[in-house]
Amino acid sequence: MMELSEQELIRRQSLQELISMGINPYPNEPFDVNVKTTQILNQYDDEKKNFQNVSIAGRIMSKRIMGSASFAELQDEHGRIQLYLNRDELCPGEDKTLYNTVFKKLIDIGDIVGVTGYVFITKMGEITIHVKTFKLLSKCLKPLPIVKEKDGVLYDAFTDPEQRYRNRSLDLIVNPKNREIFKKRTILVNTMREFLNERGYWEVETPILQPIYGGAAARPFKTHHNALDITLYLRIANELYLKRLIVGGFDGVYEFSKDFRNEGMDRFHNPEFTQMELYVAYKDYFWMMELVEEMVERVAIALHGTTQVRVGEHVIDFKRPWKRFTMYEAIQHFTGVDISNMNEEQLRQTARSLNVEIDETMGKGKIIDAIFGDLCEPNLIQPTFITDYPIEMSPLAKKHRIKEGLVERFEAICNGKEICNAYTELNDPIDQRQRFEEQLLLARRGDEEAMMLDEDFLKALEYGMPPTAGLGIGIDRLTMIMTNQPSIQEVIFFPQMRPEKRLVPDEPEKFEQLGIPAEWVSYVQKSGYLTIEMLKQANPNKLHQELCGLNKKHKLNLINPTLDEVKSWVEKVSKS
RNA sequence: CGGUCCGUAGCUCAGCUGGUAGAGCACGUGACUCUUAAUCAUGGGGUCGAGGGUUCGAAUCCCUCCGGACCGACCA
Repeated sequence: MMELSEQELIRRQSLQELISMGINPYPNEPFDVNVKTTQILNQYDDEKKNFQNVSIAGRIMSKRIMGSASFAELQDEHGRIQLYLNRDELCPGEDKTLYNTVFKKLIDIGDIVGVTGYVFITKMGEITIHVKTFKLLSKCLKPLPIVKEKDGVLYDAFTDPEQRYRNRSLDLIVNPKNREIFKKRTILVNTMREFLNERGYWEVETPILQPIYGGAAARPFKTHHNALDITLYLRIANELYLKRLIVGGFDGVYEFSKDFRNEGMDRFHNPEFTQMELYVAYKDYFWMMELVEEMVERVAIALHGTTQVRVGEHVIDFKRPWKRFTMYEAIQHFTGVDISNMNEEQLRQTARSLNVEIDETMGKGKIIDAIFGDLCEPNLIQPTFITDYPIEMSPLAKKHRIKEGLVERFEAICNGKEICNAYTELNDPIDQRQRFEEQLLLARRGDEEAMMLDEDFLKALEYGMPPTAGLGIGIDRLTMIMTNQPSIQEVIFFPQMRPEKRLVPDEPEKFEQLGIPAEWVSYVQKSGYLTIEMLKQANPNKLHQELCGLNKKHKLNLINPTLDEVKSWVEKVSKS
């Protein structure tokens, strides 16, 4: 049990007082809510005198007490509304306890209450609920950070990212705007799902635990299944399973999936993240580009009512059609160099002359990708399709129908970052086997991200997969763009964090066994020796002085332990 | 993994070239029947992230560690 702060102790006392008054701080019965804050704020009409019988619940976010009248603010999911409470109206008889004691003293900021009353407008012009009854629905035992606002400026805002991510509930309470980001994320997903369902594609589920991971170039998380005694991996993509379903006769399947990659974390990467993968039979990547444009445009409209979205300092317009470049065209456009007919050595020289960092292990494909990634991608702000990638980087994509050495692949780049990746899928099982074997060679050369050969997947392809277009779209990154957030942690409720190191104090009994008087134990711990293990290293002189100091400072009126007694505690713990 | 910066009360932060830990909000007590960052009076609250070093004396200077932010490297 962590030591409670003064304010937490006071709240627990209030809790006890409420209970002793016969008020259940955590009642079971439902509370009927017949209106939301925003409905009142948007629709109240002082002439019509509507909302004269409201019942509403939420969290108390501020209190302004003026003797026998008070104002408070109630926050529900949608917004905040002011409450007005009047002592003599709330307590018409002699007994003013409900107002004087329960509301003024025992209801704290953060408590969840239900109120009934009628709506009016104060002299200052604010729409307010005149409270006739109120009921405590849940007591809040921790003090909330108090965020104040005037003229749109926040004061004392709770903004520290670490605390906000580690304590997301609190973040969402005191920064209600952050709830809107996550609501937008849900709307984004719902919009995509509706779009895909309308077209008759099937939402399916495929394994997260996979004996062979594949479908992307990444390092996996590894785990173990006890009953089967085998290694399993958390999926890095679901491509290979969804394609098996296309082989099985589904013409269109998609999955919103959590994928896992055991790699670095930064503002664009979380170890677990969400992708939507879609596979449609009898289509190719040109067709898929049109689907992506249409779907993302629709998401933008669903979220903003327009195709134009402000992202950082840019306004990004998702209106169809998007610009298209082949990768070679993009490189020529941004560097002025035509690399389309270069061999590996020429590419290497080009990269050096453009100041792109490359190393000797890089093949043709990786060099081209490095040039593109360094010099083109960051400049692509408006949504742009980049097509026709080098074959070396795309072992699951079909060879280009015309251009040698390329595959039919595109990525959509937006705000300098990839938002999706798609191919005309490779359905030739002989070619696919060769590509896997090339990956095995890379793996042997030390490429930790090279793909594993998946015999079961190849077997499925050998039964015949129809020509298929496939798409993977990063939901987190799309949400970042659509909600104008600079960091992935802002669009994931509970981003991965390094666990907080927390020392668990030992039980008081353990200290008492050393001969430490019970009344002194908490002060020994307060002096910094939370566990008896820590006491082993203690300097008895220092501890003795600290304890006597605490006794004096807090006027504890305890009998100071002698120095010899303190020494004996430390000796005893050292022997144990 | 490298560079820069940060960690002080429940929250937001100040604390200079080392010298008795500060403010606002929040909290306690009192006043106040239309306030709204309510106001007025008054009071309590701190292992100054952890450990070590220098010093008569460290929140402050030095070292190590922990946690975090930003930038870069690596990575889809």
